Amino acid sequence: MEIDVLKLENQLCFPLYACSREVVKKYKPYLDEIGLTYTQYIAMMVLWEKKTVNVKSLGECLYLDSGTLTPLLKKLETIGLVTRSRSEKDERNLVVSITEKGEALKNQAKTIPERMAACLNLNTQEAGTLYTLLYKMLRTGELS
Amino acid sequence: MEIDVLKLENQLCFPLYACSREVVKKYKPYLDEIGLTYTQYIAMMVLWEKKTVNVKSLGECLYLDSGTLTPLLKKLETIGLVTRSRSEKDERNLVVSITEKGEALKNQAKTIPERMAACLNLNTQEAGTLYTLLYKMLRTGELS
DNA sequence: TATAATTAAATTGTACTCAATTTATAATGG
DNA sequence: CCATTATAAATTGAGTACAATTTAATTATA
Repeated sequence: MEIDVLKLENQLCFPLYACSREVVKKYKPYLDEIGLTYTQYIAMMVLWEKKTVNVKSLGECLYLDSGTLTPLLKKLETIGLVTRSRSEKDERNLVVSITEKGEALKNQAKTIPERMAACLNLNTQEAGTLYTLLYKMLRTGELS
Repeated sequence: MEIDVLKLENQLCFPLYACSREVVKKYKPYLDEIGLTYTQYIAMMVLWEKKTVNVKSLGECLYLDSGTLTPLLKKLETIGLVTRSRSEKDERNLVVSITEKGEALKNQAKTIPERMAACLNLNTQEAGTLYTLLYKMLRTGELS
């Protein structure tokens, strides 16, 4: 009796894919409070940390390309959270910088991680194991 | 010196989200061989197993709703892998059934899981741990 | 130094993803 | 039986994702 390698429950990728979407969905009520989508939120995280970043670097941080980031950053600019301008040193680079309003949003966002963690129902050790395994996959992915 | 809870590297959700997309991207060359997208592929997995399923059940299996599944199933019907028809017992239900061509595709797909696993660079034990943790998150998600 | 090659964003087109609404059908209670 | 309620898909609209191409600017090289 051979196991069916094409059964959904025998896949590792599927719970990864489903879990990722379910967790992003869980963020929605919290992110609605500050008017961001999940992708906009993680882009803001990079900007809260770095203040200024070009599209390429941001894409490397988030594993996203300009096709996703260009419209997203235009939206964040419209909302007033970032500014977008070409680098003077190299006009090919678009420099994204956080505004005061963008900085201020961090205060409203700071309770989100804790409230989200409370939803996940993994203990600290399990969360740590998951974190380590996911980053191992991500990093080895970069090699191939 | 307090840790910054809004730093990208301190999030658990982010590697989950990034990893999921990276793994789906890794499938692409294999799925191109059989002409499916990743979402179409996991929908076909359910059909390879169940032969027939309505949209609601399929959505529960895949954690997707009709907004995603309706156009996807129409596409699979166009390709000739499934048929779509209303249930005679309850016209609200749309019954999706696999065709012979859909069944035949399973033979071409059966080498994919093994080739994918070789890309992931997790050993059996790590993969098992990851699988267990992800399903734990998915299941507890259903409670809340 | 022209030209070729490279690089960074933007654009284009296809396909999800999901919240919210609409439409059609079925079940239920008065 | 009829109005209400519930359920299942489909539709709509906003926002990703990403491959592939295009545009513009820079760098490398013949």
